[in-house]
Amino acid sequence: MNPRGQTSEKRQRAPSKRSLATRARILDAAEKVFALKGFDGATIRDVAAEAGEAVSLVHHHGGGKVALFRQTVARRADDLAAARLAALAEARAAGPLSLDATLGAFFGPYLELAKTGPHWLAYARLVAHASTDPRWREIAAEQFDPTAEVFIAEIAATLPGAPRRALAAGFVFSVSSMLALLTAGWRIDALGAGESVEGDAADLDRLVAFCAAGIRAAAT
Amino acid sequence: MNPRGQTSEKRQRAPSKRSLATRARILDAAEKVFALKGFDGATIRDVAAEAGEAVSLVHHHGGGKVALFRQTVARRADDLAAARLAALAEARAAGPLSLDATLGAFFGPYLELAKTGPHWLAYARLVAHASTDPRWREIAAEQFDPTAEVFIAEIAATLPGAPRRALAAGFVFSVSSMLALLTAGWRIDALGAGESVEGDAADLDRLVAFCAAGIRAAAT
DNA sequence: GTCTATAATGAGATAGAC
DNA sequence: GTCTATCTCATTATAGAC
Repeated sequence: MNPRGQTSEKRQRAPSKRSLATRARILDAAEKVFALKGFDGATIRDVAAEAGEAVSLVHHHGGGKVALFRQTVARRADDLAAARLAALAEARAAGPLSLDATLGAFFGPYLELAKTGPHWLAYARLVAHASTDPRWREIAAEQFDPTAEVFIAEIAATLPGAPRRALAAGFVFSVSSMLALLTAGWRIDALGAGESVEGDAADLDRLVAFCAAGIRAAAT
Repeated sequence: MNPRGQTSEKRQRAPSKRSLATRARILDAAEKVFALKGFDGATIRDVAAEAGEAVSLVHHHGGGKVALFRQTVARRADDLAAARLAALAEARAAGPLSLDATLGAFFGPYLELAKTGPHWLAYARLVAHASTDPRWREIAAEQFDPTAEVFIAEIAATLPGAPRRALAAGFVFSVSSMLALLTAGWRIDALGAGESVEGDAADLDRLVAFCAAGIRAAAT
């Protein structure tokens, strides 16, 4: 494997500005289409149409459907990991790390980025899709586990004596809850019927409260 | 819509025993294949091969790919809802309902059934798939929301004064955590590395503890 | 109800001109 | 790098004999 699916690779020439712009448009389109239809439901033709480009051009830049999917996931994963680690460093500078602050550093960047545009919401759906499909275990582990390790270690420091596996379980539950908030918000709306929607901010606070209390309880 | 996709329908003749057996084998195969590959990744041919039947026979009994999927989800949903309500009634008979007992009545039947064979684990993956895909919102809501309403009402009774939307959010987080335990157990194993696997029972206890504490925290 | 055969469509991928 | 045209294959679905 490696038709452009991996992060580092030597390139013969510096790509032109136009090429880079086309490539970015194709990746944006792929993100949108993959998020909406999943890997199997999406077609190269869908991506091409969304990007306003020729089908063969998607192949040229994407290097095949599988490689295109990998690129799409990997592209934002780096930004996301960097934002999370920066938030963690910032929280640490503000004082001793509490569990809530640690979780806030993990969730916050994602939900902040989600507000900057529809890209990140689409990406959330994409990640949820990749997380449940055994086929993408490898790429999911590769892209997300290193950051997860850092945060779990941080959580472990605030809960001395807690079994590592309990913390891992609590962390996985927390991530799935975050993805649920982003991808299944409609279900919260439906089941919370009758009560006025209070906006995303309240739901985020609830998410942090839910996960922090949950992890503490699971750790004992 | 209604090429056999809905629950009740008049049939001209009573189907033969052989027909029923074939039909059951096809639905079992469909469950397995849909769970493994998702709706779009699965093919009618995969189902036919898994069932050991002709492709056209799958069409005959399934009524097309979409209708077959709907049947597959709906078939076990009824059993699952009944098992959950029975567990709830039993818990209520044993004394006043605590939050933990209520959640246990919701999670327990699922995880008990999952131990009876691979069917229910495949079904869990199927439900996770249907839950994240906007395309299956309708069927997911139809099959699972009525039971969800009952349990949320029960939870509300144990937490008087809590905002309904907070409970709905906590419930959705809890369901996603349960599905994560069933479909992403490998990730808990990976992130909990170094520590010996302690078995499913401990993870289930952690799930209940996690969700109960989480819901309490989110409700305030 | 069950099977064989086939229709009709859409998919991923590539060749080759510009 | 980009586009047009095309290859090759797998898919859903149906027709019709038994």
